[in-house]
Amino acid sequence: MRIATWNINSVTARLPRLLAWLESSGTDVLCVQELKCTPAQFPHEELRALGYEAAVNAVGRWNGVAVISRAGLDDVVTGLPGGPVYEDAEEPRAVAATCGPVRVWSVYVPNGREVDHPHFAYKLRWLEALRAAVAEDAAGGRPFAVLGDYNVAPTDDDVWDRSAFEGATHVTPAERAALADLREAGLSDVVPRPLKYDHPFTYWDYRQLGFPKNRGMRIDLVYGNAPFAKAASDAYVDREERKGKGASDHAPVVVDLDV
DNA sequence: ATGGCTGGCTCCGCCAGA
Repeated sequence: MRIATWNINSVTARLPRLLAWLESSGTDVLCVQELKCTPAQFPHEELRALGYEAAVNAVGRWNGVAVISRAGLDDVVTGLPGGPVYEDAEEPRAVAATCGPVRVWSVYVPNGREVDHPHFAYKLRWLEALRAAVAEDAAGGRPFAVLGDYNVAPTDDDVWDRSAFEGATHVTPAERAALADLREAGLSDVVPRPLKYDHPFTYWDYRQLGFPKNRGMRIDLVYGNAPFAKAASDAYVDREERKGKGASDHAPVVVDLDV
């Protein structure tokens, strides 16, 4: 089974690439983030034509996540149980589904903006709620993973230049401690191999030639429980998908599972 | 070929992304 996560930065703008990539990659289960669409705008019909169904959590302009599967779609949970609100809104940042032998969450962790911004405290509360929500599945015997855009670089090797991130979000001890809490709950970082260069970056800013200069970050993560990690036979970043006109600023992370 | 932001929305600038 081939499973992947990809921040597509608008499902509407990315639809041709999304459909083409699903077909060319042979992905069975794809967790997507940043749909930027209303429920009515989600392309269920186009996906169904390729044999996929989708569990969607979206409300409009910002955020939005989905699990797209051709391996089954059961026991859907929409939204993060016990998750915090931001400015009185429950943002669409999580959706879960069981796809055949595997259960997955597709998550879009809040960005945080600045370390002294209310959004940063919201980010930490969100990650704590995520840990609580997935603890039971993380400790269970069924292959389980939380895939998505975590907006945290787990180590200094996961950014192109640590000195460029002084005082910035995504690299702070508090954010990394939240990831450590997830690992404590029974999940491990299924680190992909890069298809080029030394670091398996998953995101490159659109600005200032970020991609050609490989000024990237590894912030799209696959955190799997022990049965999931054991079943993983390969994992890689499909950086080819970051190339060309109409690319997302994130590349897909792909995991092959023997299940 | 991988090229100096992009997408969506309320409207022709602004916010958010990280």
